[in-house]
Amino acid sequence: MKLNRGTKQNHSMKEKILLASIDLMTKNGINNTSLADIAKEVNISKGTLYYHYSSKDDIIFDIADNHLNIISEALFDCLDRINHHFTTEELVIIVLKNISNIERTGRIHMYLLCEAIIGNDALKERIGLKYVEWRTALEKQIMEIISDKSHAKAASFLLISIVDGLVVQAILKAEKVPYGEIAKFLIDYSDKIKKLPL
Amino acid sequence: MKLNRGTKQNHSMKEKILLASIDLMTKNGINNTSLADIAKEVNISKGTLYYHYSSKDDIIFDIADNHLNIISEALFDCLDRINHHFTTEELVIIVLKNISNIERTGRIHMYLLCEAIIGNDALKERIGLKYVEWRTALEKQIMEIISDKSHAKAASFLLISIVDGLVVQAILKAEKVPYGEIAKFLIDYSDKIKKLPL
Amino acid sequence: MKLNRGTKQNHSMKEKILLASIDLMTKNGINNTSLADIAKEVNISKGTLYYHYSSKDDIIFDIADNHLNIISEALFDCLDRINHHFTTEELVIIVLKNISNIERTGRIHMYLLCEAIIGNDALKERIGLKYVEWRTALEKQIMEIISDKSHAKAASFLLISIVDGLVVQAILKAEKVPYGEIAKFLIDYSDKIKKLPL
Amino acid sequence: MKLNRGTKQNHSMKEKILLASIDLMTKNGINNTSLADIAKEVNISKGTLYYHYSSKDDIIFDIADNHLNIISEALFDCLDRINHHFTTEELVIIVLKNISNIERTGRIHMYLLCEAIIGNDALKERIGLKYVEWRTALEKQIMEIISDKSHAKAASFLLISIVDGLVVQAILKAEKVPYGEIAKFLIDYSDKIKKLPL
DNA sequence: GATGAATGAGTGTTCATTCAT
DNA sequence: TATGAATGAACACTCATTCAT
Repeated sequence: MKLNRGTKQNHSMKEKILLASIDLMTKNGINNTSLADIAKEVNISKGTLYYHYSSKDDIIFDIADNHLNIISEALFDCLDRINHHFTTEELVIIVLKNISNIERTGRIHMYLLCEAIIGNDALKERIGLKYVEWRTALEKQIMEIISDKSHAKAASFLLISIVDGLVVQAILKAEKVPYGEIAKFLIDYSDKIKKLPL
Repeated sequence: MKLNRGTKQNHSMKEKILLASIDLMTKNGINNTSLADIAKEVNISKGTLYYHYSSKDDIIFDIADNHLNIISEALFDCLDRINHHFTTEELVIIVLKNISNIERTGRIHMYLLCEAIIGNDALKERIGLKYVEWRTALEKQIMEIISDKSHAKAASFLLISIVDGLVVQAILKAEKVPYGEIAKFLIDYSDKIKKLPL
Repeated sequence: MKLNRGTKQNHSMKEKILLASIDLMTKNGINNTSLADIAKEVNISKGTLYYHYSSKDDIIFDIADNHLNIISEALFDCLDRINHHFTTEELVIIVLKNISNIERTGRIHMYLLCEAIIGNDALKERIGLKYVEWRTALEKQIMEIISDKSHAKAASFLLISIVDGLVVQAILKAEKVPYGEIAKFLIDYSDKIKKLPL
Repeated sequence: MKLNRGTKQNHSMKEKILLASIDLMTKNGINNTSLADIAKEVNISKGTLYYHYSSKDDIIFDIADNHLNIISEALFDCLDRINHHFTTEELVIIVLKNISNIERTGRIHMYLLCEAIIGNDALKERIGLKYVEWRTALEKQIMEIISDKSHAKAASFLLISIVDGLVVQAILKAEKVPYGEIAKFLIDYSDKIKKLPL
């Protein structure tokens, strides 16, 4: 009982730190979030923070883990639905729903990518593995839909790219991204392509 | 002649600083490149660096300018060729040629994006404007190729996204990006789409 | 008891820093005292200094606080004595006693004034408020001594001015300030003025 | 002729620099005015500035010279008038006229005092000498008015102090300095004192 | 578990001064 | 005369990390 509570409290404290970190880093970027900021947000001392996380990289890695899992879950959930009751309308809805919080998720995604690129090799590998996992899953799915199997790989690369690229444009906020039109375009042509004679 | 050389030398110092900055920041990221690093690379004092650039942001902005112009030029050059003597083979060659140095260009591109996102609003606006410019040019070009004009805008957004997204995957180096297959896929389907009855 | 000592030690470090800062700034001026100087004097790192004081302005403000309170205390103490057992001889003694360390106190006073004037508005306001407080107290006291009440305000302004002005001349050390004669002059005439028929 | 013009131009350039320096330092303080600021204000290069003044201290010294002479002139002018046609009304007018620009003059006066105190010994001596000169002149004048000659010295110290002290209070702007009342007070009592039997 | 105190290397930036041309 | 370029020491400030208690 006591252990349990102890464990729960630890979890809850580590969770608190994690959530605060995600919050601050999403807002201000990884580099612009100091451990002091995080400690203050959680109302603990920096010492305590170090008791739960042994370094800043540790926190970043945990954030990445959390983030990548969320994306994974969303993706596999999405693929699952396509498998069972695929309708173009549903797809549009799902995509739009996910895109609604793209700014929040997208920002941390970009920060993590940059962090990984700069020199955090462990993070880079972690993210890279996830990308491969996602693309492979997509390829498998596309294989079942598309008639020209030889194009499945290329298509999967393209799909991943499109999502990443749209995130960039969404964050830049230079012009409103027409998610609706884009979804329609994708659906339209994927339909046509499916029916194409090879 | 002498004056010219004098002028050239001045230019050359600012250029030296710019080139060194691009070099270091491409390698290590913007945040991980200190002005001391740059000064040392160019073999000048930090004071001299500040004589030519009044702040780190100034340097970053100049790098961005340089970078964005290079991309612009490449894009408009590409669109020009498509206009005049379009063949699918040529397109593939052009794309592959550009992609060959995608890692170098792409890295600085990502760093600039992150820098802009974190809080460098002047940079964000500058990049945003360029994105709009590029997308608009692409849309115009697509309009002339595609039969269903209503899809031109969505297609332009997608094209930009694809490039950005492929950059990410190229940099991550998790798996070899099959540029060849991707190009073939794009060409194939753009051909088919063009011939599609509406 | 232990807690007390712990608290005392914390206090003691901040106090050490404060005292060293007062010392150095009194000697060399505020602008010519760097945080590195202070840290070195206290034998701590600059980081530690920043742990206790969040900025140089913070230190300056604390010094000002300390200084203004010392002056306030001296002034009110002085006025108190006048109230209860006023003799001209006592006044002279008190004044001379206070003036004995005028150089030390006066220097930091001038530096703080300059700092305030240059642009430290928070400090300027703080000092300004103290001046009003002092002058008002003086005015009230003068009101009880002087026969022509309408002159109390002017007299209070003059008294404050005299002290500040004498500080300047004491610091300049151009010629020995004849405190004795000045005190006698003031006492003499204040006596005569008190007895004047209106 | 040529030399004359040449000399005139030099003078004019040095004067320009001096005026700009006074202007900037009065506004922002001596320490907060860089040579770059001054050069920019005069529209010359820092190199040219160094051609006319061999150091920042040189400029400061020149400013002090200028400032001290202005005060001297005003003081001796004032004493002259008192000598020849002394009326209390005139005195009030003269004082008030001088006090009207006390803020401008007073600021640079305080900055110079601080600069001198901090460690610019040449400046300190220069200012000190002027103070002695002023006080001596005042003492001589007071000697002719006051009946108790033994108080003349003390009175001269007090008068100088009052002016300096009022400047401080004027600059602090904590409360409006009642120059009118102060002048009236001084005149009133100086009249009474003059008539006092010894 | 938790904390306050301490650290030291590093950051971008300023500035009086020098000097060849 | 005048200047642009260069310098280097100094500056206030940040921050991830350590550790005794």
